[in-house]
Amino acid sequence: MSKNLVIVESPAKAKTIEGYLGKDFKVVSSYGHVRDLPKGDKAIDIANGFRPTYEVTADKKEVIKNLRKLAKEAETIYLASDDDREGEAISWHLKEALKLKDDFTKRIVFREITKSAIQKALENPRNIDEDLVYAQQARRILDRLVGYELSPVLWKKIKRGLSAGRVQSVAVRLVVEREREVEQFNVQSFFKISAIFDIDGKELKAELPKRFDTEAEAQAFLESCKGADFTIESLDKKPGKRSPAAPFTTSTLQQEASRKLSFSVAQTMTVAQRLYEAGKISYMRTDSVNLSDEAMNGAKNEISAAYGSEYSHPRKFKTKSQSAQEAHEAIRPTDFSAHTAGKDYNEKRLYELIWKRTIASQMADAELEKTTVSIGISTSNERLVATGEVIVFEGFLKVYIESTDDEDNGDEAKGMLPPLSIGQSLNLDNIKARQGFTRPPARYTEASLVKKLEEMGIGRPSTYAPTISTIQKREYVIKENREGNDRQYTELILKNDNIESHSLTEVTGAEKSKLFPTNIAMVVNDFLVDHFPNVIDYSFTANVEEEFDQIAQGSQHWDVMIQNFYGKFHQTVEETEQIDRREVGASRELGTDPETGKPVIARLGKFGPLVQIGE
DNA sequence: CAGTGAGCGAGCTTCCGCTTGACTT
Repeated sequence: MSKNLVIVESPAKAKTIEGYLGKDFKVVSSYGHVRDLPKGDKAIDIANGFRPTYEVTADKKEVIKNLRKLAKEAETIYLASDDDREGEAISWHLKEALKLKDDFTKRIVFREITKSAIQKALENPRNIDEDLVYAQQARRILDRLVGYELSPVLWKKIKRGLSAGRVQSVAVRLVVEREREVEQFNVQSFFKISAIFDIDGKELKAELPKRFDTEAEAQAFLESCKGADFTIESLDKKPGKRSPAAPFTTSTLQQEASRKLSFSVAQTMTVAQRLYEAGKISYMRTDSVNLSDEAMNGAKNEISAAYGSEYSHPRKFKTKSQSAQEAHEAIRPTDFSAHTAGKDYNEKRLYELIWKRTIASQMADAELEKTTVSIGISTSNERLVATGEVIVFEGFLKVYIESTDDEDNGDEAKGMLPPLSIGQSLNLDNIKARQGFTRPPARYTEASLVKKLEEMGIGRPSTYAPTISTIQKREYVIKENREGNDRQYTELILKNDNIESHSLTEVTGAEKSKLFPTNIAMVVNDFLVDHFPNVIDYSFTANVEEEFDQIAQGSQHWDVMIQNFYGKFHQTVEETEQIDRREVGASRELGTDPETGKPVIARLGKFGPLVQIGE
């Protein structure tokens, strides 16, 4: 019989911690939240200060039964759920559901799963922070009120089965508005000049920093270069450096796995979960970029052993996110000496990504030498510019290069320049003026939408993947590939004092695994923007988060905060009753019925699209 | 008389955040 019972949220964590503690401790898991508001409308007593009724969730009945039995046998119970708002609420719900007595119940917190951190936590127990629990309650009740009052409005006025909520509706709004930006984008053509010089058989590529708006201007520039002398006017060498990115959080892992491994966000989480359960990586739902001292040491030792100590550079990263709660470490390998881990191909690839990213974050900067060459044109005041980049010391680039969202490779890999000197006269091979086109903002991928949501402080690491699934399941958004269209462009080439014009073809607008809004998403979004601009506002979450913080600090009552929001919100919900559902959404006249002469109208009915004759 | 369709009523849909594992495809 163990004297002490420790309850954490995750079973894998429980197993690890039990290994750190002696046989006087039994460590078990609650499997996350154990109680929640029931589904019906009895969950919140709106008339009585929004008093909530909680129930043990169906899938947690068995868990609570077991925990109750273990709690009875223990002398002291340590509630060790995560050190954040939700974790505090879990501890409180456990205390209530297990009917734990204050005298035997202690609340402990730690933000890394290391022996020293756990022991320190056990030496510094505290009580449950009631204000923090109230803040969570406010969050939960607000989400329920918004979701369960808004969704039925959509059923009545648009279509059954639809949903709306603080997080998902903003996600849909982003996709809808981006699509409209793309549709309305005004494509502009321009001409970009690049020159190639022959330096003793080696190529030197230079570009004109300015672009021409018209073919005539580009043509005129090329004309002016006929017979010109090209001379190096200046050579500017500057040292530069690049620093590694921070270790992975949930959202950055999802982004990199999407770009480098083509994983969906859900797939990334499933594979990471398996690595976590196998003890290969730390917890995968986190917003923290922090590494424990123990991890930093492990990385340092591994880097020194594998690459040499000059490659080691321990660093602590700070989160840029306002909304981060940082209850865990960053996502990292548990054992840095394991360069590979995982049972199948995908696990191995994801682990390798995590290993490299974490190791790189603790490595030295890469040192570069950047050279800028300015090339004068005897017949013009314009100057061509060539740039080169030489890596003097690889540093972290030895193991990891972060990718970017830009599909446009932009400037090609800058390499080493051939030996050059000031005053040197250059031998022109050709100058090209290539027509280019401005591009609309990129449509979202699953991962870039997650990134955007995180930047706006909307959603949490545990909900990013489910949110992305929900908006697809509701058919607000579809992920798909689209084929591009052919587009003509013009290229002018000056070679041997002769200008040739070519008309060429490129593919434009091709999309791969991008998020597109459906018609229903447009209708729902416009309806919500029209009638509930406050709730669907991009800063709504940030605003209510500020109030949750005040509740957590004890400077605001949770029920007052909810009342302030709900009064006006509920009134708006009632006002929508008056709206004629035919006014909402995309009804369209198709023509007139030849028999009756009545108009034929396509519109959205309760069960989907329909066509009707007459009003 | 069989089949169609209007009209009615009952029951259902839905949120976010914390965890896995039990399901099906």
